[in-house]
Amino acid sequence: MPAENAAIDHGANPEEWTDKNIAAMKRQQKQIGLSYDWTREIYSHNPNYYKWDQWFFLEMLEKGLAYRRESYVNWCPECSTVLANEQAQGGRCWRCNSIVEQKFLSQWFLKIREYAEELLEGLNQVEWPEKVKIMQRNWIGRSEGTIIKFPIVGEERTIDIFTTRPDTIFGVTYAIFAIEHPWVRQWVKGTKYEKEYETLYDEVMKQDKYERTAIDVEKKGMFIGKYAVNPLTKEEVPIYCANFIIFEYGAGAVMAVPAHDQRDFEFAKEYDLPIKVVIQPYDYELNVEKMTRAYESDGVLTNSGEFNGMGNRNAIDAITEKLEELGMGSATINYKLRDWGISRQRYWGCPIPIIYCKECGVVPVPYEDLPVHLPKDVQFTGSGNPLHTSKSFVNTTCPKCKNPAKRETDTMDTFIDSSWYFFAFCDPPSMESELPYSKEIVNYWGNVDQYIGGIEHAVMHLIYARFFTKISRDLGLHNHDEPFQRLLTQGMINKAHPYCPECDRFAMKAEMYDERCKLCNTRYALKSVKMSKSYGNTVDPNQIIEKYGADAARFFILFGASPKSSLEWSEEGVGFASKFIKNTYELLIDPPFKIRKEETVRDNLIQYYLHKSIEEVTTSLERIEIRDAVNHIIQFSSEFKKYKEEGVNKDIFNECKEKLTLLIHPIIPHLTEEIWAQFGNKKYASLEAWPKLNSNLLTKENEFKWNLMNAIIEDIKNIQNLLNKSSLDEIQIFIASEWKYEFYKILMKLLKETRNQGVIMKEVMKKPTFKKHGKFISQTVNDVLKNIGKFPDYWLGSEKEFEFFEDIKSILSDKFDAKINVSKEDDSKEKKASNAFPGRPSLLLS
RNA sequence: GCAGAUGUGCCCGAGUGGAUAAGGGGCUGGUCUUAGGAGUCAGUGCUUAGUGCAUCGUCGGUUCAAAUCCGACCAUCUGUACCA
Repeated sequence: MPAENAAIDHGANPEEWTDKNIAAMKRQQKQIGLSYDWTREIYSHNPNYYKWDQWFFLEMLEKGLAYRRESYVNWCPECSTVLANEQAQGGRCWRCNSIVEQKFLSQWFLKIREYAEELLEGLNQVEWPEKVKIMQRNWIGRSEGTIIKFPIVGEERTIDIFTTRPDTIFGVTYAIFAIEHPWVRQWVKGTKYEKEYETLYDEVMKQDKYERTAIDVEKKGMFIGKYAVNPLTKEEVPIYCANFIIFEYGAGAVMAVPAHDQRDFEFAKEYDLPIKVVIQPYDYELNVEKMTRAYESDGVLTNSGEFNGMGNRNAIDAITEKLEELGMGSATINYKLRDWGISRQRYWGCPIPIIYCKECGVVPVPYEDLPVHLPKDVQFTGSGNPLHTSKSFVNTTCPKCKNPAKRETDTMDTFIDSSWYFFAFCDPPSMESELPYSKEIVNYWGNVDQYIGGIEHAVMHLIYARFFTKISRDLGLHNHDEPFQRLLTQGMINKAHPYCPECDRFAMKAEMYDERCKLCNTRYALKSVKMSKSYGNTVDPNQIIEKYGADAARFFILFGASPKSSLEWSEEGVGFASKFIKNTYELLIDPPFKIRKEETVRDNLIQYYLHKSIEEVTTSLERIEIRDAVNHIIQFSSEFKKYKEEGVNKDIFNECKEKLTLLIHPIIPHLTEEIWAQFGNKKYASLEAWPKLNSNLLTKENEFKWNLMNAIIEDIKNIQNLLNKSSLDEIQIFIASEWKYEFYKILMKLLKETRNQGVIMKEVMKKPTFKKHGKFISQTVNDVLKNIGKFPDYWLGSEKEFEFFEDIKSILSDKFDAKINVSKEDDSKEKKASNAFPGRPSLLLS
């Protein structure tokens, strides 16, 4: 539709417009380094593709899965054109501001309902987010109920109403038809009700479809002079029509039980209709006069003839059986899912291969005449379907009787194109072949292992594609039951956009730079809304690519994006992307100042952190948590930089820089290829194996040491800050006394058995050497119990902790430019020293 | 209306029972520089020799312990069948 709008608005040729946009997007995707296999590129507007849309349609027509019936569309009387829902925001036409009406047109439908049960069942075979499965289940909306036939007084036919509450059938006091139900118009024609009906009809047809069913919208209806017969009581009940019944749901009519349905109750009060209680609650008695709302819960049947005294749950089955005996109803399953209307009164799409002949009626185009080409000689006037303006297209001959005939001018919903494209990618379609794609190839590649799409597709596209997969399987095209095995629904990208609070609508693309709403002249406010072509609030990454380069744009998008959650677009931080890339280049290419031969604890630690980062980046990428992966890379880069400045061991430094290069390669591919070549590699980085994880390095000891070093640095910084000292002379580190380690060990062991402070104290104090430390111990036990998780169940011994600090002495002294003195608590007379604890030495700064 | 989701510091955002609420941006300051930029170090709720307190939309509950679990409410976003 954007292509067609461009044609109407700027006289562009939709085909050129589309090709131009594809070319631009393709260039951009290549620039940013997306690795698509372009040999498999397909275009849905290429006749070799849409030929197969038409083929699918004919196959479905043959199998009775495609049919034609009347359905309504949004209609602008001024432009005499069909409007999409989004072009009819607030019930007004987006071009001319006229009030949008509902108009009935004969349209083509696909029987997706035939597959409702399988579509429901198939959800158990796929690994999809639970929320999407829930949305699809609700969309399909399976409900078990009963069809009840209500004869119409004075007519042969019956209205077959679906209800989940046949137990309330004795309480039916009227019936309601959808106002647009074709029978209603027939009935009122030429009667005293006709005028009132037409007025109401016009009014309702201007209401939004879902606005009509909203609970707080005024319920409007009228008696239409007809009666229906309750098949069990033989009572005649009046038939009303009303705005809150929708023709397309169920039979387009309902039986009304005001005593036990809130909506029916309100309507009955409004129009003064009788209310009949047929279910009595277990613990009190309903009184019709005093009821202020419907009783919708369970109870015992009353006023229900032979079913009196029965619990209403059991009565559901009993009454259904009775109706079956009488031939007046049956148990059934109803789905909210509606058949898929595929007709679009637009030019830019795939023509529906149908010919209308005066003699032969509706005639499908023979397979050998496919494709029906979309003609080029059309005019875009903005009024009606442009296809009508192509005489060469519309006028044809009937394939059966060869007399002049007319072509169907509706085109197909573009969701058809996207319902099988994933199979077309496996084997790109061609004009010559017998079938849309080869079974062997699609069976080999399919189904799609991992599908990624916006959450806005959760129901429509993702159900249509599943439906098509089942259809094409049944046509013998492949063996897959489901198109997409795993699904990731990315969040929407939202952006603030002009919004008129008065009309409750967003500015369309053409008005987005206006200050005031063109309908009511209210000043636009800003409100967040998803990015979309029709609003024109999309972002063109070109500007970013041009200013910062393709790698920076890619990095920025990947770091900013958290695929599963939605995102408010902002370009803040794009500068960081380019800075980071520049710094990374220097980090990897510039040689270190100081190279050591010997291997120190510092080298071990950075190696530990490297492998920990490999692990984290790898798992994050596997889970498609790209932002987390980038984050871990940034964190490692920053640690690696510190390491490099402190002086390095050559081998370990080289390991780090090579593995880091490969880790960022997917994020900034172009630059890392350059770096990789500068390292002297002959092979592309993209062809290298992913860095291997050495899990032997990921020990608890290494983790503990890594954290300990960082904690000590943090602590020293904190204290230095508090002291407000710009420089330090000496840092004294005191390691806790031997007995504290022993105590900690006992305490941790006890904690696994009990959390009772008394018991713990008693146990601990059994050791005589602890007696003199009683106060410290009882305080510590209290602390630990208050916050158990704060204390690790891993610790070094007193000696090892001492050695560790001796080892990192030089790092600390370089970092703080101070003398470092490591000693044991027992060997010091400083008061501070006694604060030392296993894993947390005390510090004295001067 | 119905259905699905979300709400974390100035901003983006990680975090589903215990670790200082990760990381980044922005802002402020130090340092380097003739200057700017870039780099770098630090600060960015209150308090404080490394502690303690407060805080994760709001209110209430469960728990030794809650951003995390439960309940209610509020706000925002998406879909609602012709935008794709």
